[in-house]
Amino acid sequence: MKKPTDGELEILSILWDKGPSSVRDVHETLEETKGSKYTTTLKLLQIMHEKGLVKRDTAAKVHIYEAIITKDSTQKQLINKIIDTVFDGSASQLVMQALGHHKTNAKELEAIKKYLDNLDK
Amino acid sequence: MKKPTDGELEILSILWDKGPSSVRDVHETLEETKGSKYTTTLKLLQIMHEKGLVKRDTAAKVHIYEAIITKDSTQKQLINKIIDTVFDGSASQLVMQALGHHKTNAKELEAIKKYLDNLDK
DNA sequence: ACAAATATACGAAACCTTTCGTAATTAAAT
DNA sequence: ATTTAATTACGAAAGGTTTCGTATATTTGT
Repeated sequence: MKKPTDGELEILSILWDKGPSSVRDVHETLEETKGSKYTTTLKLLQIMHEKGLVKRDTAAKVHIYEAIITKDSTQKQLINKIIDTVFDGSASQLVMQALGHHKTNAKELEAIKKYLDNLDK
Repeated sequence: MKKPTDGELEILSILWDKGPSSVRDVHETLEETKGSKYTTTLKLLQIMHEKGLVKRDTAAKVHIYEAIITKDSTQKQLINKIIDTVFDGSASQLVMQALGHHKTNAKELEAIKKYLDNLDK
């Protein structure tokens, strides 16, 4: 499966967050951050539909779009890609880079440690 | 700074690994994995030079290219991007996803734990 | 019933990335 | 010197993404 484009990712992100949404719903979120026009959002969603990234319900006049590919699988896909290309295939290198840079609070660190301990067993 | 394209990333990866290299050097590595033609690699390097991603030494007939942007900063850039778009801004979510999926061996896990412990202090 | 507002469909332009063929240049070999 | 080989320069095509204007259809309000 090919990696979604940046534009598609932005829309998927909104759909994962808000669940099934109309074009207008998606657009209003997108407008704030990007200032793009309504028909641009519409077109993007239509193309994503053609590609099988989203499904849509056309029963009513206002079509409702919903993500088909999951957030989880997309996360994995993107992570694997960058691990392969810029982290020499090493997940731990990526982990350390992520923790070193992004400020991670104590609570989050604890969660990660707990997670690591459970992985051992 | 705009994110390097996939093709550019492949080349940067080679340059980071091998250091300053001729077009032929880069191409021979690329050829194995992609089967692309020599002039394609050349053109890509020329474009990357225009963009300021690499510098080149044209003193000799054979030009030598070298990465300008660092592996570290590129790693950070890519990680931040996907943390923002598909991990709700949470680095720890990314970490867990990375560890859960990619098979990480015991040695790597130990390294991560040690790293985490040092972060605390 | 009509006008206004809202929605989708669609085509095309603008832009970017990638690919590669051809020409021009330079170096090496004979 | 001349030919052969290797290199760079360059243009253009192919393919993909993103943008948006216009046309068409549908709904809502009066």
